[in-house]
Amino acid sequence: MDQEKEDARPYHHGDLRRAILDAAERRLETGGVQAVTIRACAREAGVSPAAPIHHFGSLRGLLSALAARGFDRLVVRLDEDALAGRARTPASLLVGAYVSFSLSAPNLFDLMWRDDMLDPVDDDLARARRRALDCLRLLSSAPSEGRSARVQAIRIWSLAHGLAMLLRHGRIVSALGSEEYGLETIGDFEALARDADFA
Amino acid sequence: MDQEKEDARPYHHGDLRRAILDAAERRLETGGVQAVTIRACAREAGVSPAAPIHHFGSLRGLLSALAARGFDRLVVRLDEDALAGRARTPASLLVGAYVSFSLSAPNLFDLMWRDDMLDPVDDDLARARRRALDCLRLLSSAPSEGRSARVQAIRIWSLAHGLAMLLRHGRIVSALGSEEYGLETIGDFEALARDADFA
DNA sequence: TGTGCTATCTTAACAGTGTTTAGAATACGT
DNA sequence: ACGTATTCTAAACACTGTTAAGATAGCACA
Repeated sequence: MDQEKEDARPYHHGDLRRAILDAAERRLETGGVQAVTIRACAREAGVSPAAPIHHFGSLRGLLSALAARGFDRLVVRLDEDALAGRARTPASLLVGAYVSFSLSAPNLFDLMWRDDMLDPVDDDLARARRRALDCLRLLSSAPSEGRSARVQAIRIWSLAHGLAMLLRHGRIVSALGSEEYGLETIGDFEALARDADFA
Repeated sequence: MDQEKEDARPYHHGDLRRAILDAAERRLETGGVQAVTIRACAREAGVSPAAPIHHFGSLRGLLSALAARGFDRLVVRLDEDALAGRARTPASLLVGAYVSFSLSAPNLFDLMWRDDMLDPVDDDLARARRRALDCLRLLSSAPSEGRSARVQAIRIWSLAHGLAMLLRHGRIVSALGSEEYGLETIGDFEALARDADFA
């Protein structure tokens, strides 16, 4: 009750950029990307419809900032899993973290790859994305006997990306007709990644 | 010059559904999914803004019909490649056809997986999607020694899906810093699929 | 041939969107 | 204390999807 409807709201918000970004993320996770509109976020923050534009330039800018946040969080997740020693091989760590991230913040994960909604020349987004992709490359191109590191990296990343996408959209349960396939079966991720690592 | 601006256009279009769908696909491939709007398609077909709604119910319905067309085409592509004997193993055929489809109709491929824009209870879409996924399952769960067909199918499909997505959005060239990685290097797809098939 | 009936399309309107413009209110450095 | 720059408001414009009411044409059936 301290940012929604306080009477005598000051003319200057204080930290509007953060407030808009938080409102946008809340709306993203509950209502999908369609629900994050400039006007709705402005309403939620108690400002006029044109106020957010001053901070983000456009809706594209707002979504790009959101996506950058997503890439930052993915890096955090990868680091955490690595420090916790949560996987046997770099590849299985990548797949596990990737998939668990996509399931814990599904709409944000989607947005991160929706190029048509993002600003291709947003510096913050480009920086965050590059950091994350460097991290992925490091994990996926771990030494593997008798195979080009490039092909190896492509295979691991593709496997992680496809698995995350298909799981997140429920394609695997519905298409393969298997029983549930949630986060608890992380042993299977290990198996998938280990196989990919082995080849 | 026979459907855009003929003077004395008849009150009834003749085959408006098809005309709208074609206009929508044209706009999808050239301008992305953002460019396919009911009003724009109606303009292109020379009818009033409300006319398409009678055939598709809503924009969701139009996009769903478009996505259904996409799944149908994917099946055709898979069949063609299979009949032409264009790959050594079922898995490499799946990966090759999947990737080449995603690169030949990138925006349509994207739309097929944009659940938030599609009607979850559209019968035609559900039917087309099921046919395509049955086809994928058949190819991806080919016999493989000492491994569950289910895990095998998940691995192949994930690899194909992720590779198609990452290539289609230019992530692999930009992230892995390798030289170009276009359709002509289909030999590498074979290698990727063969490895996955082997495990 | 004529007569309903139904499908198809138009016109007009409504609510909601992103974005721009001009200007008001506040903060802040000097 | 003053002037400037930042931040926000208010109003408007051009879009969008969608609906309601009505006009038009095709079609089955007499």
